[in-house]
Amino acid sequence: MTASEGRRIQTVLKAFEIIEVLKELDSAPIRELDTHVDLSKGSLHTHLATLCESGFVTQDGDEYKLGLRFVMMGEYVRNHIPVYMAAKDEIDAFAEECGEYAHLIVEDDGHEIALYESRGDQAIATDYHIQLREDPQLLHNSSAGKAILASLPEYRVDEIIEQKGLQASTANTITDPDELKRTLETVREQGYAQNDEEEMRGIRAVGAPIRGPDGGVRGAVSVTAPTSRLSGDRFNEEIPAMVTRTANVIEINLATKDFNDRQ
Amino acid sequence: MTASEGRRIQTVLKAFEIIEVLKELDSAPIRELDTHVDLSKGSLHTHLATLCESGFVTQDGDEYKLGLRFVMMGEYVRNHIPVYMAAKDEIDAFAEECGEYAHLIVEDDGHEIALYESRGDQAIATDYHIQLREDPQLLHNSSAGKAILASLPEYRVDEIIEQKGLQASTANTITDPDELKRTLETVREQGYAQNDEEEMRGIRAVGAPIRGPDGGVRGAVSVTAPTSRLSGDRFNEEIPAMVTRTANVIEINLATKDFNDRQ
DNA sequence: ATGGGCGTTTGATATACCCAAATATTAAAC
DNA sequence: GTTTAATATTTGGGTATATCAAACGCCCAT
Repeated sequence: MTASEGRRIQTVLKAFEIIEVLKELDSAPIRELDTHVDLSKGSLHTHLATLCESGFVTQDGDEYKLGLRFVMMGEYVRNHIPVYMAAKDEIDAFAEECGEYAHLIVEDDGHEIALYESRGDQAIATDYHIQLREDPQLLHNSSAGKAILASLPEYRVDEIIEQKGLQASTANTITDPDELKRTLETVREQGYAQNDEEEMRGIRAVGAPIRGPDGGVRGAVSVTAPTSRLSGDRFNEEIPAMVTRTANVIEINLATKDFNDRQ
Repeated sequence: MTASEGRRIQTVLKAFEIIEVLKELDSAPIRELDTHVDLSKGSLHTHLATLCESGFVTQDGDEYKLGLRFVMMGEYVRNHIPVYMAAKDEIDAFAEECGEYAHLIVEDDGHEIALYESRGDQAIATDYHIQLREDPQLLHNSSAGKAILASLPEYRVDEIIEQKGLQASTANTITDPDELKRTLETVREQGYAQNDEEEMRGIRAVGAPIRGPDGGVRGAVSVTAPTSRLSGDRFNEEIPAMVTRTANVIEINLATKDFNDRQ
């Protein structure tokens, strides 16, 4: 299962490497890319011409940067994920109801990916939210991630722990496999997961899993807010009830939409 | 300027061709891709292994489909476009105020691309909106597109007309270059553009250009609604005033944020 | 004017992509 | 449980082509 065997297309990997470098640098002329990629200036130019023609890169003067094609492709991919279509409106309603950030999270290769985000009127934008949307994070230190892990078969959890590790983000992060598994057991009993400043200091969260008609987990909903606004009954009763209710509504949407899609 | 000269990396183009086919088919096993791409089954397999390893494609049983990496990349690209960051919240507020769909549109190679969309509570989802987000449309038959065209130097307008043509979408679509140019003149005088069922029957829209600190156009805001809800004074006075006001606020954000970004 | 820096083009060569065939794997049929 | 068919995956060898290095041309600064 660990994709590592077999051949790869070197040239395509090179192209993706250029894309990755362009992502790191935001924007760069050829002479700068030349110092980051092991390719001659001439070859780089041919690569960039190819990427530009395909719309994945755009040229602005002599600066190259990632193109809008990625936005379109991303939108396309997202619109074809059933759980996104089923969850979008509910997440909006939920964020408005509780006034905080609400997220739709899905798992991909042991990482968590923010598929959608809605901001309640009390929520304040932080770099944390941007980072969440742009880079895959690990599952063990977020409420949504733990909600997903708790719904995955045990062998998958072991696989993920072994492959990705349990890196600490704050002093509260769970880094011991056994402790994590005990926590996941609690999550299964409660039906929701909490994150008490385990990913970022001063930030708490509550998340609940979204299951498909077949019982398999499709993602998770979560609310994120400063600890000052997420404590006491609100952290332990009120918000957990709202999160699980929202997750349940999404599950119903998913079941009925699933039915419709088969036409 | 018409990128066509010079060499291209054939192998990378092949990889993008596979991605495009995967987009058309939604999801397909190798045997099906084999009938759509001029490549042997074996080579296809190596290509797909490469794409999977990079996260742009995921394998689900023996079906391949586009991967979540596109979502992350799209989000990244979008978050690094100044006009998006300057407009997002304003579009949300605007959609809520008028109750209809509000869009942020930018131009890319003569096409219009929906960078952001916000839905007011009266707005009803249609396939039109999904299509708008997933596929680049032409500029001449939408309000935002005409607002952008009206703000572009004339030689660019001529270029775009020549390259892309003025394809008719409905009976109301402007297909005559001279008529289009007269309309653009009106748009410049008014400061906003209207779309009277020119893109889709039963749908009207109003759009206004967003200009950067240097005077160049960075995109456009638009509202889209059924003709029944967009007529009379609302179509000719009320909404145009709101759209241009929103565009102006975004322009101010853009100017100040631009200043901040330079640190 | 002139020089240097940098993007772009070009020709030759070796790399690695591609095809075809062989092997492994899966699923179904009897 | 065995056989068969259909498909995925691997492998080796020929050849297209991605790569490099060098030359060209452009723009700006001095």
